[in-house]
Amino acid sequence: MGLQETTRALADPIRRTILNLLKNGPLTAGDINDHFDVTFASISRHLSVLKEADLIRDRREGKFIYYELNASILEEVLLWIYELKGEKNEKI
Amino acid sequence: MGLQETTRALADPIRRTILNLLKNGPLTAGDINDHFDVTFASISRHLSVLKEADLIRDRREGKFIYYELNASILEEVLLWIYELKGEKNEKI
DNA sequence: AATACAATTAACAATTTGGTTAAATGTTAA
DNA sequence: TTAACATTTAACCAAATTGTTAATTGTATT
Repeated sequence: MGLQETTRALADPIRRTILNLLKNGPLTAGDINDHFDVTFASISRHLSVLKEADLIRDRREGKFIYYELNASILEEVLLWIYELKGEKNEKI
Repeated sequence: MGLQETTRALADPIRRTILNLLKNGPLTAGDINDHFDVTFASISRHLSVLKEADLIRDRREGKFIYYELNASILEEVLLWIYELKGEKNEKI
């Protein structure tokens, strides 16, 4: 966890799309997979990169594992950008 | 130029540090290089990645090439994050 | 217990990235 | 025009990333 993990996680189009999908609520790995043209295994690894960055969290529910967005992690990126821009943190 | 180039450029600690250095005003490639423990060639390539993303701009002045921050490019990242967080763009 | 389903992990190939040294380019000054 | 300086580009290597298929784990159902 930290800026490095977060920025790395954001630097891939599939992972950014996954985050956008999760914006509307939790999805299973299978649901997420349906949106892409790569294998299930590949998506599973993207999910683990996002999980390492704590950008998503998972909980098992029976046979399914649900993933949900943890957007609060992005605050650190926002702060970094604000500082770079020399702005006060009007937004928390 | 675009979200992909920007996020990729931000996903490296040396490149993020370079941006922070440029926050205080333009610097030559040599000035920038002095802050790191890698070769000049390596820094030069980091600079070209940042330039591809249009996060920095360069202008030659005699023997020197000055680099300066173009933080406006980060607006796109901010918007993306705001949308992900489901917030209105209170900040432009 | 056996089967089926959801998802992850392992093992491997291909690509990308980040570093190095050496050669090349552009500019100034002798 | 030659030499010196600032920086980039080329060629190459090692490590990391991304994708694939095959094997494995965890859960539910029969």
